[in-house]
Amino acid sequence: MNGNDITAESSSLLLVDDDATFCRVLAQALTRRGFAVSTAHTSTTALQIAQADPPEYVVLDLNLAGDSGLMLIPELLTVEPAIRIVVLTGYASIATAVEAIKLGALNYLPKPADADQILAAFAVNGGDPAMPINARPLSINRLEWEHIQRVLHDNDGNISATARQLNMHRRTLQRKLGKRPVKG
Amino acid sequence: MNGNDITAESSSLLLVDDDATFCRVLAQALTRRGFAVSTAHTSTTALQIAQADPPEYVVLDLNLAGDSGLMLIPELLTVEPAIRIVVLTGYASIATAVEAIKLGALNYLPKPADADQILAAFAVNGGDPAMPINARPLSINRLEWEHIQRVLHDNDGNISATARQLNMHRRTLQRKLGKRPVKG
DNA sequence: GGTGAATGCGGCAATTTGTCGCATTTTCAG
DNA sequence: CTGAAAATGCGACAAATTGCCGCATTCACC
Repeated sequence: MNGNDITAESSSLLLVDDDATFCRVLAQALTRRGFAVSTAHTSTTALQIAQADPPEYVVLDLNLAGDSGLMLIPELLTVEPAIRIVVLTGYASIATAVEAIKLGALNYLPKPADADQILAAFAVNGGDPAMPINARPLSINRLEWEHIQRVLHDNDGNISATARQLNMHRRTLQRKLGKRPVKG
Repeated sequence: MNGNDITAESSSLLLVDDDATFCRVLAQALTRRGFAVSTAHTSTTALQIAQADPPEYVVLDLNLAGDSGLMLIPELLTVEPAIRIVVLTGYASIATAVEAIKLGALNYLPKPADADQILAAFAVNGGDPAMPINARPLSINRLEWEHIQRVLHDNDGNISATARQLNMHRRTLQRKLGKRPVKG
């Protein structure tokens, strides 16, 4: 096993997710692994907790409001640069992944991810570039999803503008966004 | 003229891609935009070029044969830390995107991406008093078309295998290939 | 306040995809 | 050479998606 180089004993971990149920389940799983877990459902409470007592680790869900979740990363790091943050999201996209890492996140995981995967994400060492390249092309639907996310981000979340730019109907874009991210 | 904050005049750019055709076309497009473009089809030649005369910008394709082109990023940055690298790949994945950024890439783009998008990727928060980039994203249909062509090529024109890989129905792929005009 | 843009739907008709089936070709090992 | 497996092209029809209307809110800005 190898493990995890994280000594869980008494390590503090802040879990930020607006989904109460998901939050509770994951918190339980992490607690069982020896972490002192605190939770927050909003950016503001997360920040307050961090300021009061900076945790060693943060699991940050981006589903809060897209962009606002990302902005929490530099804010947390301002409070305490040593905080190790992994981003976890049900709407993973390359665009937000790139953003998150640039903002200082340690890693970025698409949901669903179990507690072990999350801990493994914290455990990444200084880049091991020997990481295998995923030699499988994206599915059409996945590619479309990624592209939409990127353009939407470029347009600051403006759906109408994005639809125009993508030369597709706003209604269609709305419907696509309403659906779950496609598997690929 | 308009607004790319990248002053193309006499900026040196190294394009690393093993696909000679793609490389030539993109090099031409970039040259037309005022860059002094050099190209490399392998990691070793890329490194040699960089060592001889470090470029300001690098466009790095990850589809290089053999070991992942990911490792080239730190190697290039060792030669000259000021090099601005964007990664471009037809096999985009969140995992490699995260790795690429952590290794020091400035941005990460899934293929297909046109010259304007690539330049826009260089322009991100680059400390320059930048202006909004005038890059228009590909339409959904165009993106799909490009991607299909790519994967089809990788599969030596095998429609069945391509459809499987793209997670779409063979019949649908046939029909898509049957019609030509894809506006972009 | 007023105005224009954006948003979030519902509801259809038009178009596209999914899914079968089947008759050839191609590919390839024995 | 020969048979089996895979690939291809295509028709047909149901299922799903998209284009395109409209309309009631909400938002941003002057």
